Amino acid sequence: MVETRRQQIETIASSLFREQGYAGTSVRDIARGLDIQGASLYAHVASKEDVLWAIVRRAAERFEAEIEMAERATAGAAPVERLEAYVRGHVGVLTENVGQASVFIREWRSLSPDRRARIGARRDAYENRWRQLIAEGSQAGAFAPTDPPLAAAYLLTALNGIVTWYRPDGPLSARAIAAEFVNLSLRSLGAEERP
Amino acid sequence: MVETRRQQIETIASSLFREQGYAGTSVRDIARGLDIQGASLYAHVASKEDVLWAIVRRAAERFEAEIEMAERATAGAAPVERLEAYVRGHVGVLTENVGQASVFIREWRSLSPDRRARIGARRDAYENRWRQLIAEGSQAGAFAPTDPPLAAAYLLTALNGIVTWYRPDGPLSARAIAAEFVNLSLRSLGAEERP
DNA sequence: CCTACCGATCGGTAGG
DNA sequence: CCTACCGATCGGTAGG
Repeated sequence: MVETRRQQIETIASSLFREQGYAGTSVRDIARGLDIQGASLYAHVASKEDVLWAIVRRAAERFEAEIEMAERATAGAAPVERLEAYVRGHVGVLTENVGQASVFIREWRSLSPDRRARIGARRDAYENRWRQLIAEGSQAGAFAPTDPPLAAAYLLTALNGIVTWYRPDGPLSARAIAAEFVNLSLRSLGAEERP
Repeated sequence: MVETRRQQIETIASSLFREQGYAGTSVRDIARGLDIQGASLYAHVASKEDVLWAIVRRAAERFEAEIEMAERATAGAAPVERLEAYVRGHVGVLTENVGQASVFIREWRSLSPDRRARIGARRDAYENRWRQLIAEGSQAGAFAPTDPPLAAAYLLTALNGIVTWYRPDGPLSARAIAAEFVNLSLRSLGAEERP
């Protein structure tokens, strides 16, 4: 697959931001990864923050698309199955593009106030869907009684931790990780093991 | 309690590093919090990194002391009780000094290579104790069968997530958070609810 | 703890 | 995409 220059920039910036943070990465660091001069980067992007913004937006879109798919695929199903779909989708987004996902999770605070607010609202909406599902499952008796906001925070950060250690060429496949994390997630909510 | 100037520096730096990251915080930012000139900070510290190093070391000591206490308090007890002590200790360190704990968890990568390696070894040793306990509990049948390294990573990042949203003056007390997170943790490992 | 200052690097622009 | 350059800020030092 041919990557446009713009895509290359975002890919390299993602991994640099993941490793060194946004503030710890200079425009020249990014340019070096493309074998061009620092100032030449501005032929392709308007600012350093625009690169961060593009990465964060793309990641947000992927999380949202994935949870929409999970919703549609398990509409009317039992809470346990719906949660499994949520977890698989979330872990899938995490592992398919760790750099991008990691930046979304950890570096969105570096955005300008208005952009930070906009992405914050989308993050809240996403997390609310998890709270909602947990609340429903809890009320239906499929999950143990729990505080939905707290349980959602617990669950999502547990999953998000994957970005701190996951490597695509590591010993554990994304499938194996997803399988184990589905079990851990279901148990966390007191759901019975799947058959 | 009277804080020495040095302690004030670490306290202010902790909260700034937590909010803006180490790279995103300047020496002048820290000095401003003390109402002194940027250069005057160097009457108290050798370098910016020394401040980070001091914070990280102190946090590491607290986590280590707390798990030692948990070990002693529950020596010979059932895995469920031991895990509960681990979780309470960990959450206690997190909430008692969120700034310091947050910097320990999220900013240790900004240390120089040798210091990063040293703190990395201590983090590994700490995580190993969790793995060990999970493995023992799993073998004894007190916990559901699981991959101890993966389960430990899941659990610890779930707990660590607390530093991203906890505020001492927030609506949830540290006690209440600890209680709920103990439940979530025990359930995550498939332990039966405590009576 | 201050003033005065240092070289290096930062994000970014002008003009090709 | 390059060269040449900008003002601002960075971590840090000298000398009081």
